Amino acid sequence: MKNEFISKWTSQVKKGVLSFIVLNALSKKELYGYELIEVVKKSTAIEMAEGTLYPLMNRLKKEGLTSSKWVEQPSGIPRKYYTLTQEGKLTLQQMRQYWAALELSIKKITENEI
Amino acid sequence: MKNEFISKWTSQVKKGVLSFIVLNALSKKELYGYELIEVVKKSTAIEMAEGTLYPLMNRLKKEGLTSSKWVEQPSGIPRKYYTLTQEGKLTLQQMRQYWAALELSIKKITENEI
DNA sequence: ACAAAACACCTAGTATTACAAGGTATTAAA
DNA sequence: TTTAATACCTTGTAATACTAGGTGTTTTGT
Repeated sequence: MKNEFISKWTSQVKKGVLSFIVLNALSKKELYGYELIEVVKKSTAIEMAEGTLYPLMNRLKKEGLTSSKWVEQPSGIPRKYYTLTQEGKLTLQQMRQYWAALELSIKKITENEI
Repeated sequence: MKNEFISKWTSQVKKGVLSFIVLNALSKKELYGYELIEVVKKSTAIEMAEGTLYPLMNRLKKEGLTSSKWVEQPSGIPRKYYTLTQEGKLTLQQMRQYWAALELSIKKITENEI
């Protein structure tokens, strides 16, 4: 199988979607980076590479949508936990509105035919 | 208003989504470029710039998902009509499957909280 | 005891694509 | 007669997912 076009396409679809997914995940509880990848993989069947996540988390923080704190572990490497800021929550609400409209649009244009 | 982050985000979300929308539109009937912009604007409330559409149509054709033909007009500039190829139809079906899964994933991760 | 896998963070470089801002040319409306 | 609408196009820029690397610790398997 493995349609070359499709795999490029799914990668493009993820642009933007991943930040939406991450913010949604963080709206439920604070998470650290590595954990986020696991959560996304398990609850959405979407693969997110580490090389995607960490730069993304830096952007979200720089934009003021999240804040982070280091948490030492009794054993092992310290974890960097992320939380939604107030601005992050507001932005997430706007994103959800846009997404709902987009879903509807695509539902409409998808119906019938092929 | 005008959240800077949101407008950048919506632009990113469109990457990939626009090709999906265009292929869906073409699955109903053949259309020419300028018409596609109108159709998308009217039926989905999604803005697509000309500078986005024409390069996109070239990519889709190069990938073998569409074919095109020039149609002279009784008056005015000739129109370039696009049609889905067989491969285009197959690819579109795969895209629809992926999209359905994505919708579900996001629905799941969106539910509750903020 | 030792190797491999899993955990947990990170960066640099590449490919892709939406968009802004331009361009050409024709026809209809003001 | 000048503006808007129709219809095609291109160039350059910004943003982001991914590949492929890197560091170091802890747990699991043999």
